[in-house]
Amino acid sequence: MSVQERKQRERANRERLIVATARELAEQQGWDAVTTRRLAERIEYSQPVLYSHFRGKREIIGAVALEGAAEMAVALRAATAAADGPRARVAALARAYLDFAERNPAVYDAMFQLDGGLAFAREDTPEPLKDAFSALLETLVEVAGDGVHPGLFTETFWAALHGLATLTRARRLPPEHTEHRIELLVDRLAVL
Amino acid sequence: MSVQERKQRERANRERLIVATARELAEQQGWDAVTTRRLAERIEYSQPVLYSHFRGKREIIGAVALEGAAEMAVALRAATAAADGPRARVAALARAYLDFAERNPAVYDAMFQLDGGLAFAREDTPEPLKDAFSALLETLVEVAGDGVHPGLFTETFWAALHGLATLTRARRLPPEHTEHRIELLVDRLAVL
DNA sequence: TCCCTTGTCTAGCGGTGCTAGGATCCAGTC
DNA sequence: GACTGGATCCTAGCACCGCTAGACAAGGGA
Repeated sequence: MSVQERKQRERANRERLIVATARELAEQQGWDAVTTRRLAERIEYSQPVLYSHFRGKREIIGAVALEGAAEMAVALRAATAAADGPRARVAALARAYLDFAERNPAVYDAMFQLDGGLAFAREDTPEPLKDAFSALLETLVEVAGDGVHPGLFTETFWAALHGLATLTRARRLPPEHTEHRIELLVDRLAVL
Repeated sequence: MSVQERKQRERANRERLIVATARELAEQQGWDAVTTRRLAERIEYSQPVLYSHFRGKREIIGAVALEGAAEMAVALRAATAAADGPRARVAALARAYLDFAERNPAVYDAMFQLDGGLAFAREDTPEPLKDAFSALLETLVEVAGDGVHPGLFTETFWAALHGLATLTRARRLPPEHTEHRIELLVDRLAVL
């Protein structure tokens, strides 16, 4: 029995290594550089080993996305907990969100741009994704305004943040006035 | 001279054919299906011919993006021209934008998600891109509110629309309440 | 000690973007 | 009208991609 357990442990470790290495490589050189060959080389195993853990590259991206969602939820809650008053909380939330996207572009892409084979906004949505959405909702529910469905408000606010994050990083928006755009968004969208 | 002119004309025609075919193929089967081999086959030329018109696949995407930007500008102006009053104009603008994104997903991707090698928000930004932004600005300038820079307001509003468009299509947002989200965005962001 | 499962690797398939180099065609010249 | 040189296009191939079949070795259980 102990032998089996050890093997399982080692397998789980290797799986974590794969995900961590894929993430690292993606952050360093972009997801295009995350090829199965390079990834295999970095973890010092042959290519087919990857396929004994994941169905394919898509699932690896999905695993990175889940890891990122959990981290984002923590980051958002930490930021809002340190702020006083609804206005400050929403602003802190927005900044924390965009900060996360900027600091972890590859993880952010895995979560919201790439196909990681994950189901969103459904019954069978993985827990970390639901929880990240909850982290947004918890703060936004108090500024949604009367008669506005909190979930719908959260979706809309989130979409606005997502637009800022992606357009800025794709160089469609100049990076200079990000802070002003955040202020505008918070002041207009949130009912205080 | 006439022979040269005819050749130039034929060359220009072929270039248009390449762009149109790439766009068609992308809308039918997604950009992943737009390979240089398939594209070459469809235009009934060999692969290298593509490279005598464009530096590579990236430039073809860029060409599709420019074509799309011009069409979007027309669509946005047509929608706002038919609406009475600032509120109706902004709502029509938002709907027209999202409608364009939904009807032309591949073109939309070429414009705002993929790398088409185009420069945005700069001096040397191609005219169609500047003009599409102008089409947004023309309507939004009247609802930016006092003391708010119209360009900055347009960028923020655009980002919100972009977020809705991309998250909905990437199945991160359920498609049901799109109209409600638009209403919310217009009512809150625009100063009437 | 032998067997058989489990785990891993080598090698290879069909695909990708892109390009070197040779063949062909045709306008302009004698 | 024959010749020639340049423009034009294609065949073939490079290095890479995601993914997998099948050979092989290692090691626990009988």
